[in-house]
Formats: sequence, C-alpha cells, structure tokens
Amino acid sequence: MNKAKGILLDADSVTGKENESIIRLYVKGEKGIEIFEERSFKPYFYVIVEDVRKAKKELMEREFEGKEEKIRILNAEEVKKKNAENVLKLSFNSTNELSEVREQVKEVEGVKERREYDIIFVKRYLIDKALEPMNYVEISYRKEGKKKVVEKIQKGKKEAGEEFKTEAIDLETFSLERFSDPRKDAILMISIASPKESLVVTTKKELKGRKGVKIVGNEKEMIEELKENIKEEGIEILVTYNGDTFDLPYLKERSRIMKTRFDIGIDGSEPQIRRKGLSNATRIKGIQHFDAYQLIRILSRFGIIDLVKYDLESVVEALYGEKKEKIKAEEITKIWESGKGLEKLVEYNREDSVFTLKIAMDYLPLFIELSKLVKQTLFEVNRIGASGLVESLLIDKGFEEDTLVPNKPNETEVKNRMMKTFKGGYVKEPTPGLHEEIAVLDFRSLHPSIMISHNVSPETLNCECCSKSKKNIAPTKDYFCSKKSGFLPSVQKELLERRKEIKKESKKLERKSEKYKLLDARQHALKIILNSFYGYLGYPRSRWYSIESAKAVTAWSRHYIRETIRKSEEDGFKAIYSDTDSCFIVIPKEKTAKNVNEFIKKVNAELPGEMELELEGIYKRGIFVTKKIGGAAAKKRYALIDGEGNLKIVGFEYVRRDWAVVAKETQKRVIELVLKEGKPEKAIEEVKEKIKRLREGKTPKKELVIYTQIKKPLSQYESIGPHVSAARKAIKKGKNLGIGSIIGYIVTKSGKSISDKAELEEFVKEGNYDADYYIEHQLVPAVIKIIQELGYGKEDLIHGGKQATLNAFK
DNA sequence: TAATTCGCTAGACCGA
DNA sequence: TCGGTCTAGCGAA
Repeated sequence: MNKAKGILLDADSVTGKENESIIRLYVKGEKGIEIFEERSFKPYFYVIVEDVRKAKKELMEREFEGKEEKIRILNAEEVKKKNAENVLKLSFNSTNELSEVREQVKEVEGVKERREYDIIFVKRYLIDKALEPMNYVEISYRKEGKKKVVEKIQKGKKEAGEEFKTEAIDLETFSLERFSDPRKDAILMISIASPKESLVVTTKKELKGRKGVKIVGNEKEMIEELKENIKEEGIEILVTYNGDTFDLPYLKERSRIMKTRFDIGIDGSEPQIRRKGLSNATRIKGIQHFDAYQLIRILSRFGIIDLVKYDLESVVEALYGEKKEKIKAEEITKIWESGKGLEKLVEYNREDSVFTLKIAMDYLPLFIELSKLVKQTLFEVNRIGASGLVESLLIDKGFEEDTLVPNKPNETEVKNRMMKTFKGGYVKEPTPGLHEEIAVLDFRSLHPSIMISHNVSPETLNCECCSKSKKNIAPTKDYFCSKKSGFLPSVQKELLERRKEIKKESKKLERKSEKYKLLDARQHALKIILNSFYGYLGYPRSRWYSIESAKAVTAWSRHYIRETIRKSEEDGFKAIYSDTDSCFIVIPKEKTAKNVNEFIKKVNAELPGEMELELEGIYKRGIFVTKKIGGAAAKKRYALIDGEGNLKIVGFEYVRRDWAVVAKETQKRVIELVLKEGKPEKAIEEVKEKIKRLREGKTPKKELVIYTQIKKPLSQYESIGPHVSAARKAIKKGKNLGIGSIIGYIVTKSGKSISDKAELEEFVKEGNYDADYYIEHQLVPAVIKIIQELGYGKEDLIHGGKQATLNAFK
C-alpha cells in the first residue's frame, strides 16, 4: 500500500472501460500534480417510497431503457435520514445511467419522490468524503499499471495556507477589423507573468536582446513555449483577464489551425469551453483557471469593490491608482506591420499580465477560503453567485446532518414564485437640510442576526410542536419553532461563531503578516456567505425557498429599527433618518457621545440573541436634500463629514457612473465646501466657473463621458435612450457591442434629441459637446438641490444674481 | 446562468 | 409643445 499527501486542486469524472464513471483527483504533492483515480465511489440519488421492501424489489428487478443497452440499478439500499421516512439510495454504474433512470423512475409504482438527483457527481464525492478543494488530503492507494487507484482518502489534518504556483498570461493578436478572429488572425505576442518575473514571447527579430523578451521562430513555437513554461513551472493556478472568452479559446483554436494541440491539462487534455449563458467558462483540467475578469464582476456584485468599467485599464486605475495606457486593436496591428513602437507593445503586453496577476493575487486568498468553505473548486467559485455559495454550503451541511436536501423547483414553480413579492426594509423620510452632531447607529449583520435569534428557517416555520405554545411570533403572525434549532440558522450560527473567533485571533496579529491576510480572507468569505442567506430564502430558484420566512425577517427588521427610532426619541435624541438597519440621530446640545453609547447599551440589553446595535460613527455635519419632484425629502441620498474632515457621500450623483465627471466632481466640491465651512458662497463661485468653462467649450472630453450599461439585446429596447442610440451608431461603425457592454458616451452638438446627440466617446472630437446639455442636465441638477438647502437658487448659478438671505444654520 | 426590496432620476414616448 | 406616464439604469441596504 502506498501513501500520498497533498493539496486537492481539482477533480473530474471520466468513463472507464466498462462504461463506469470514475472520479479523478488532481493532487499537488511533492512531485508536482498527480492524478489519482477513485473507482469505488458510485453515482447515486435517493427516492422516497411507499413501501421499502416492495419498492426495492421492484427497482432492482426492473430493466430501464438506456441509449444502447438496458440499464439496471446497481444497488437500492435503505438509508436513514432525519427528515424523511422510507428512503432508498439508488446507485449506478455511471452518471449517464443515473441520468436515464432518474427520469424513468418517476413512473415506477411506489416511488413518491426523487431527491438529490441533480447533484454533480464530483461535488457529491467531495461532500460524501468531506474533502475540501485547495486543502490537504491523505490518500492510501494501489498501483494498477501506471495508474494510482485510491483505496482510502480523507481530509488532511494540516490546513493548507501555502502559496500556489501562480502565473498570469495575456495575448496580443493581429486584427484587420475591430475584433481578432482566431481562424485567420495570428497571435503576435504572449506575455507570462509570475510573482518573480515576467516574459514576453514573440517572433519579431528586432526585439532580440531585449530584457525579458524571448524570440522564437513562428507562432507555433510561441504557443509551444507557453505550454512548456506552464508544464515546467508546474503551474497550479493560471490567471487570465477574460481568458474564459478570449485568451484560452484563442490559443486552442490557433493550435488547431497549426496542427498542434494546446494540451496543457494535467491529463493531457485541451481547455474545455463550457457555454454559460451568453459567455463561456473555460476550464483546464488539473489546473485552476482563475479569470480575473470574472473575479472583478463577482467582487462588484458582492459590493466589495465599486467600478465604473470592467476593462483592465479602468480596474487597474481604480484599484491601484495607476494609469495604464491602452493600445487599441488597430494600433497593435499598425505597430506590428510597421515595426514602429514594438518596444511599447511589448511593455503593454507585459503590463497586462503583470497587473492581471496582481489583481488575482490580492483576492486569491478570499476565493481559496470560499472554495474550502463550500467545497467547490477554485475554478467554480471564481464564477459563482451568491445563491451558488449558499446552496453549495447547505447541500454539504445537509449531508453532514443526515438529512435529505430539498429539490430545485421546476420552471412552473419558479414562475409562480416570481409572481410573489414581499415587503423589504423600512426607510424613514429624512428631515431635509443641514444637521450637526449626527450619530449613526446600525445593526451588525441585521438579517443574519434576525434569522439566528428568531430561528428563522423553512422547516421551523409554523412547526407542529409549537402550534399551541407559540412563543417566537413574527410581526407577520407566523411563528418559528422554540424547541429545535432550524437548519439555516444553525449553519449561520456556526459560520458566525467561526467568524467571531477568527476576528478575535486576527486582532493579535500584525496586519501585514501572512497569517493575518489568511484569517482576514477567511472572515470575509464567511461574511459574504452569511449575508447571502436571507436573499436565498426569497430567491425563486432556491432549494430552501420560503417567502414566509423572508417576510418574517423583513418584518422583524422593520420592527427593530422602528423601535430603535422610538426609543432614541424617548431618550431625547432626534432621529432624522433611517434605512433598513441604520438610524441617524442628532445629539442635542445637552448630550454627548457618552450618552449615545449608553443609549446603545440600553437598546442592546433588550435585543434578543445575536442581535446587536453598534455605533457606526459620529459626524460633525450632514446634509439631506429634497427630491426633485414632490417636495419631499430624498431617501438614500445624503452626505456626512466627520471630525477629521472625511466626507461620506451616499446615493448622490457623485457616486453614480451614469453622470459626467464634470457634474460629479463639482457636486463633491460643493458638498465639501458646504459641510466643511457651512458657507456656500465659495461653492457658488466654483460652480459658476465650471459653467463658464463649459460655455466656452473648454471642458475636456474625459470630464463629459457618461457611462451606462447595455442590459438587454439592443433590438429589445422599447425606449431608445442615449446609451442605446450611441451603441447602435457605434455598431454601424464596426464596434462590437452588446449585452453587458458599458457605453461611455458624450452628448455632442449635432442632433435633435439627446439620443441623437449621443456618440461613443472614442468617436467624439475634443470640444464637440452640447454645452447647454451639460449645464442644464448635468451640472445644475447635481448641485442645485444642495445649494437650495442653503437658500440659494438656480439664478445664483446662471446669472450673477441675487444673494440668498436665508441663513442655513438656525 | 441567475440573492432580495426600496428608492431616485433621466429621457423617451405619447396623446392632447 | 406640453405634461403625464413608462422604461431603464443605478445605487443603498
């Protein structure tokens, strides 16, 4: 018997000689990545039956229809599950046979329900064996020829924290049109960046001798060079920027054309392109393909980063403040053909992979932790959503607790669920105007803490055992069990406890230490998942959907925040605003921050379980404004300034990407001057100056761009907005734009409607903009509501005008 | 393939 | 040409 220990990087399944499904594990050991085969684990699913013995006999004797041969169930075994009776576990020779039978088994007499029939085989294996990707495994194996066959496997005792061999790549390609076509356009350069060094591989002899450049004879050798590099370096994580749809499929297709194979998979396979809706996911077997573009999209969705555009240049600038010049496709071709500027192109190519690697390295720890937590490969979590995370974790915990997992809803059910909506958080209309000494209180992890404290879960909802002695009643009148812990809240509780411990431990560490970074990534991963539970309850495709539970959560949230507001006023504070989990109170002259803390303490003493009110901060001044229409105060828009002069701007145009920089920056300046000094005269002067500059045609183009995303097929728009119009015009000029594209447009001088005037930024000459539009529709609206609160009006901006008489501070 | 609701605003669209 | 209504996008939590 042989033993091996290593980190589990990947797993897949293949078909053996007897058409049986075999799990393959890719394990990083001392000798590099090795493949182990698991032959004893069989695909299975469950059925709930009327009579175990009868059903078992019937199922075992039955011949099911297969594509070629008849199918027999390998084994039907009775299993005990805590949340179901009469459960049979049906095992199969292969996943294909399982797929065939899971349809036909519905017709078998005595079979009431099918369960867990759509869990991916590999995922099933990892759950059942309690194995975590990106963590250690210990294997006992035997050799069969060249193959290593698993006898026994278990999770390693040691926790992996080490670095993975990571490398980023990037291609430059030839293109006569706007987009390169791998069927005819060659790869010109490939850059490879590792944490230590970078290399650009190309065929241009002129670049010979340049540092960090390798010249090869032709394109085929270029690809060979990359392949060799990946193999020799033993790369475990290969990073790209949009390699899912561009780099990897391109390399694969070019290889095919050159009669070679881009066989970088550990098993000798080429990257596999999986269609995923409108885009691709490209997987390399045994190596984790980490697409930094996918990463950025997920981080944006989870609200971890906030970006205007997702191209590498914008991301680098937003994350690192470094300006990275973009070389456009046609220029690349020009440089290549003329030979002028090749050095620049080399460095551009190099930078792309260097920055791609940097982005990935910053967030890899977080995603490695997510991967371990939900038992999905890094490749999968790199492309997952909030529901995927929760579902994956819950399926795993369900197995741990010996319960059957609920099925996914069918499409009819999904449609039904989509018709139902529920009430969300409470938003209090703010008191408009300027305020001083504002304390912002908020509930720490409001939704998870409600779920835990009130035991909210689909199976504790209106439980049988508490029907007489309901204690835990939601404001919706539904109640939750007071005797048994619910499944969802117990999982949440476990995550919360782990997070608390980690946070405690990391407090003792240096912020720059490796251990701190690891723990911080882990607590962050836990937080992301914790916060996704509530949304998952109300998500129509959820396996644990329970709209009553979701309703109860939000009803409780409204209850607690309203109570907090009430109590604060009772204590002599003035509550000026509140949104879902936060409450803004003005500290009156006779009170201090100490009183605020006492108040919080008092509230906390009355809150149940995990619920906790916290002091988010104390601000020197703040402003709320009235809405454009109706005269009421605007919710979800405010600005605060703290004692150090730090601004916090929320909801205003300043934080929105669909406003021009000239309007956003001016608005920020106005807010700053108003909040810092309380005197807006200077602000007004600055606005006038900006207006003057706009009138004179001197405002630079980059301050005028408005970004808006195309969110559906361009043909499906009922109302043709400026971004759609600009996109359509740009397509006629050969641009490739569509769903998901972020359109940066400028309102030019030519045209009738705003849409007519909108043109893609890159087609607009400096100075060609509609000054009236930018004054009337951008600058003025962005600042008017703020200065109005101080008694000024539009006439003060446009003309030299009268001065305001009102004093804003009363 | 896909977490939720609440809220603001712009600009097109459409009928008078 | 005006004003109300609807579509659309983005942000807060």
